[in-house]
Amino acid sequence: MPVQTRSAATQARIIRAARELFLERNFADVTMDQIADRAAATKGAVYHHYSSKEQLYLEMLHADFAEKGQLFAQAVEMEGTCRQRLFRLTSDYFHLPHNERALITLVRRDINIFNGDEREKLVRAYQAALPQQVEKILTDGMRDDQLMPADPRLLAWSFVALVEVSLSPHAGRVFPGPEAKVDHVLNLFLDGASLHREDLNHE
Amino acid sequence: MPVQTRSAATQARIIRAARELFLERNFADVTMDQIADRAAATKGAVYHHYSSKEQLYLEMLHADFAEKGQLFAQAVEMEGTCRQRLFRLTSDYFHLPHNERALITLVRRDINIFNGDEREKLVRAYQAALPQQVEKILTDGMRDDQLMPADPRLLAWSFVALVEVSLSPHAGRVFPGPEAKVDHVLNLFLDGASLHREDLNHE
DNA sequence: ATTGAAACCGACTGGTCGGTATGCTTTATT
DNA sequence: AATAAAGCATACCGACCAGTCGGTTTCAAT
Repeated sequence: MPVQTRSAATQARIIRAARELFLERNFADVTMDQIADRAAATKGAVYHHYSSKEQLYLEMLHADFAEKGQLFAQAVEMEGTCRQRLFRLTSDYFHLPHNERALITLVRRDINIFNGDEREKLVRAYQAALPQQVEKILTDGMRDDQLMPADPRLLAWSFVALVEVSLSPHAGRVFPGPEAKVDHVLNLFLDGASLHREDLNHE
Repeated sequence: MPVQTRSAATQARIIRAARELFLERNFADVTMDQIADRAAATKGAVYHHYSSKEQLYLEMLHADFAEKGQLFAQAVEMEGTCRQRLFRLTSDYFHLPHNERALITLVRRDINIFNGDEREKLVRAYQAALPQQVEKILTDGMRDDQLMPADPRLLAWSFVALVEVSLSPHAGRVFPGPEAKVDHVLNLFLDGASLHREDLNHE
């Protein structure tokens, strides 16, 4: 096996191990030895590729954000109504394998480990990957009179928050599949929870 | 100063210090020495009252949940429509001082430090303090045909999630005061973000 | 075959921090 | 005044873990 691809394979194993472990536990509760073990490598190898635990964690997240950002961008670039584009984005998200889906939610949990510069970079990358993409769709929706005028950033965060609620195990029990989840989130976000007059007419 | 009140005062200082610090940083990044320092006490005093760091943290949270639960219960017991009762609950919440408001959100961040028994107890206490109270209001709302039929627990979590979004600094900048925040959350949750036909008629 | 550089290994270190041992101080009781 | 007991202070211990460092292995290039 040539050096280059061996090195790349090791890095991939390390990143994969780090993903798994940081999803299971806090940043502080994961040790570099554990990561090395699960990656079938040694601490020496890990430190050869990543200069510190922090850097490994950041690199892992940034890589994931870039990947997810590209996925979601497809929904943003799509033609259609606000609802259709949000549907596409959310649907793409819910169809990801579980651990890929959960990774992007780690920012909220672990953001306070970092200070200053790295912290801001991380937040910016996260926002570019998800909330800002939602925001773009929402801004278009307001321009085209499909949405009520409101602060688009706040609305985007609200939407993301609703999506995250649907990641809970309880939501998994309530809904038969990803499609039902997407429908629920979109209906709640766009039309609200209250029973309106026209809802009654349909019955 | 009698022993009893002196002891109680020390415990109060310790809990207050713990609140502040655990809000600022992770569980792991707060040390018992820091807590003791900020409480103007020593580690010996802290360990005299609390048998471990974990127990101190849990005790702090449980005390807070009990307190908040009582506050929110007033809104639940109130007469009125679903909207009015949610308004009252949310309004009470937003009128709390900032650090009291944020405490209840720590569960999400730090829940994964604990295992098994303590973890479940913590989750149950949190849910009893906030989501279940919301759920009660929502269940009544569905019974009285004010809300669309849906899973009440999931809907309660969704509501809480929307409230938490409104705690962000950005939301603080967008809205002039707590009342505007409450209105925004209620409108979004009950009526959704989309522009309906009857919304246009009002203009 | 030799060389050099990158990849990798694993024992070790230095610092940190939760928890403890021990003793002094304050208050309540008799 | 004596005694007990709770409150509190200080020094210390031991486990744990991020990061280091001298080495060995792998592999491409000459």
